[in-house]
Order: sequence, then C-alpha cells, then structure tokens
Amino acid sequence: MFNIDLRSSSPIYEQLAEQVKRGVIQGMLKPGDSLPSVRRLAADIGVNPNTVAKAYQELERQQVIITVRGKGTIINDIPATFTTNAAEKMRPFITELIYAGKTKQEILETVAAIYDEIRKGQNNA
Amino acid sequence: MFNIDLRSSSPIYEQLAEQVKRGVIQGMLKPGDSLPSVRRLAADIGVNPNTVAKAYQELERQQVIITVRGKGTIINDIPATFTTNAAEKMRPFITELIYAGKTKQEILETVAAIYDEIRKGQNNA
DNA sequence: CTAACTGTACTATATATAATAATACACTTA
DNA sequence: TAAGTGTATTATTATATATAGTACAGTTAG
Repeated sequence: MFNIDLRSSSPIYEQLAEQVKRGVIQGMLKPGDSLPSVRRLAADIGVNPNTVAKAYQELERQQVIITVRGKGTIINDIPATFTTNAAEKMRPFITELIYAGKTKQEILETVAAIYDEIRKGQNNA
Repeated sequence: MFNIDLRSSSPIYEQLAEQVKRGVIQGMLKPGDSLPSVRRLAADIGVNPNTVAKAYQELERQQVIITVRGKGTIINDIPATFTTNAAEKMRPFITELIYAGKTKQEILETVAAIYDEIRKGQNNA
C-alpha cells in the first residue's frame, strides 16, 4: 500500500501522509479502518518509527485520522474541512509551466489529469 | 520590482527566480533587458550577494537569463524550452485540496485564477 | 594602464529541517 | 502481567538555506 521514494525531494513523512490521504480518497481506506502501528509500518517500509509517527501526527492535525494512545490509529469518519494554502503553494510551479511554454489550456488539462489519477488511479488522460 | 518575504517557507533565491520569470511573462522584463548586478540587487533587498547569485544561476540553468562574467546579466531572447516536472510537484497540493473538500471544478478554477494573476496581475477572479 | 564594476568561487559559520537511533513513559487490551 | 498502542525525549548525522568575508577572472570607462 505504501510506496516510498527515498530519492524524492519530498520528505518521507510527507509521502506517507499523502498516500494515506490518497488511499482515503480512492476508497481503499474507509472511515474506521485501522492503520498499521507506528512500529509495524516503520518496519514494513524500512524507515524509522519516528518518521511514521511524524506522518501520523500531521494526518491527525489535518483530521484525516484519529489516534488514541494505547489503542491505535483509525481513519476519521467526519469529512475533513481544514484551511489550506495548498493552492498558493502551486503558484511557483504554475509560473514554471508558463515559462516552459505551456498554454493555459495545457496546464488546466494537466491538473485535471492529475486530479483524475488521484481520484481513481485509472488513466483516462 | 522585487518583493521578498523573509517569513515565507520558500527560500529567498527561489522567490527571486520566480519573480524574474514572472516579470518576463508579464512583459515588465523584455529580452535584452539588464538585471541589477548581484551586489546591487543584494543591497537593494537586504540579502546576501551569494543568495542573489544562486537565484541568477538557477535562472541561467533554466535559460531565462544570460550572464557574462564581467559584463552582467540580461534576459534571454530565445524562448525557454526546458523539461520540468513542475506538474508532478503539484500532486501533493492537489491531493490536499481534494481532501479539504474542493471539487474538481473548484480546483481548476483556482488554478486558472492563479494563472491569470501570474500573466496579467489584474484580479479577474 | 587603472579603477571600478561585473559574475564566480571558496571557506567558514549559523540555523532549520529531515531522518535515524535508542530509550522511556502513558495507556489499552488480551 | 505482558505485549501491544502512541508519544516524548535526547543525541547524532546529513542536507539545505543564508550570511559573511575574501579572492579571482573578466569587462569597461576614465
């Protein structure tokens, strides 16, 4: 379920958090489902337990999961509504795409394709 | 012309590079125009010359500017066509927007709005 | 030629982030 | 009670960012 790229520029804990969210979006993870324990997942993917713990803490901050000391971690059942400046963070990349010669339509199509891939995992580009 | 946010999570040199590219896109900087010298711009915005130099080196790598030792830095006149994985880098943010409850249409509208703002700087949201 | 300006290179230092490692603590449950 | 949860803490390492100071190589106006 988890696929970590150690050579990626994005931190391991971020990759983990994103993949959990993606699992929820795609329905592979449903509200109430348990996530592996910090130590178990760390052993499975070969990283430090602290790194997994950091991913879980970030996910709890975003209301994606609920963690209970001594019990474990489950997917939250209430829809996550949190404020995010994710859109603003895309600005530098959009600038770069424009400068690389991409048209507005091309950029929007690219974003739409990524969106579809995140939602379904089926290539309908 | 340059507006640096020291509290931003993105590095100063990246902010500089993006703002130069944006200046070119918006037509404020035209091919052949000179950029301030490393030391001059550093003094103007109150950062270290090395930081400006790093921004310029990144811009030259992306074929945005041309630098000549002893002379200075000018905007390139050939259209920059470089490969970029900027689109892929947007994936985590799109995931986050989805999880924050945004619809596909809302996300595309947001991206389009950012695109328009980059191109023209006039709020037509 | 000289002086003043260009970009560039280098070393050193400081800070923050990311990740690992090892240990310990609080809580839950079979 | 024992084994499993999440969490906290300290230490260490590596990397990225930024500053500081110095030096070098090339250009240009005087």
